[in-house]
Amino acid sequence: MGNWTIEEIKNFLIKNGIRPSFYRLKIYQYLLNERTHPSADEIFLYLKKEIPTISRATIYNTLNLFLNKRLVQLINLERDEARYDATLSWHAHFKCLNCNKVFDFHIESLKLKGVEGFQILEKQLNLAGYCAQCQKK
Amino acid sequence: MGNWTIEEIKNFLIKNGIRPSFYRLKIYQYLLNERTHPSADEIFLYLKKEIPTISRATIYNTLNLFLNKRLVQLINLERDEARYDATLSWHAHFKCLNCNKVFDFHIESLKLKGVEGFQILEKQLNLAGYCAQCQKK
DNA sequence: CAAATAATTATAATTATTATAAAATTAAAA
DNA sequence: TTTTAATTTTATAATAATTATAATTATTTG
Ligand SMILES: [Mn+2]
Ligand SMILES: [Mn+2]
Ligand SMILES: [Zn+2]
Ligand SMILES: [Zn+2]
Repeated sequence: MGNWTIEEIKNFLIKNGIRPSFYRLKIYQYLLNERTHPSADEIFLYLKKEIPTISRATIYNTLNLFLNKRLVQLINLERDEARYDATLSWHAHFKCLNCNKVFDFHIESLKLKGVEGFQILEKQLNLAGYCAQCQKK
Repeated sequence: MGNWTIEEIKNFLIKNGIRPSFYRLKIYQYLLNERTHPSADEIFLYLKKEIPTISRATIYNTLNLFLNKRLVQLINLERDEARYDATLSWHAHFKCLNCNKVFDFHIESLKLKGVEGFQILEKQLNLAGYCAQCQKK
């Protein structure tokens, strides 16, 4: 249920200095429309259904390109695989240890001590536990 | 310059249901005394100097044992390797992208929205950027 | 169109971590 | 103490995410 048309995504990529190849459009569209914070492999398996010839290397190449151009952010929720988020705003991620879904939380405020002199370029707040649904069991 | 004696560490492990083998003592002592948030490999290479017969598997086994018994916390700062911290309190970690050192920050306050109904069991706040030293270049 | 450039693929390489089974050590029983 | 059982450690292989490489395909440019 994306609100972006393919044409809009195309222009957006061009505006960010990325040539809008078919695969890049597809991958960015998936990140925009399915807001599930997918891993590289989830994207690969999803696109494979439509485009059986697609290669994992393309997914990794494209995600790294998007990261460098700051179109997506990397989420370090799990040790075994990276997740990606097309929402760039500063928000927290919660992973349910039962259903494995990833939820977004809005951060109202955060106060740190001792950061004077440090140049903070990246921030990530990662949480884990059990979501409301999974607790009813 | 640890303030814990080997005897104290021994008793601490026993109190936590861990048999205080030589290697376990050494590994926990390293985590306590060198507060550098080491990776498994850093611990391995350090102990190897003293005990050349030590195996990487022992390091991983022991760290996982410590994690299960909640003696250390895992820090997910980097995608390529896990770091470990014998300080269990809730605090943030900052990694300098230049010198690669990891710094602790005290968290004065944090307010999240929309967490009602969620059971939060784990929290991690990870930062990256340039430390004060490295900025003077 | 032809040449140059860029994107994609298939495949191999890398590397942190886990699994497995044998050997060594320690604890418990006799 | 000797024997036996349980635990720990080691060496090695397996796993799996990611990156590197080189060949192929597609696109752009003159
Ligand atoms: Mn998100
Ligand atoms: Mn710390
Ligand atoms: Zn859940
Ligand atoms: Zn630094």
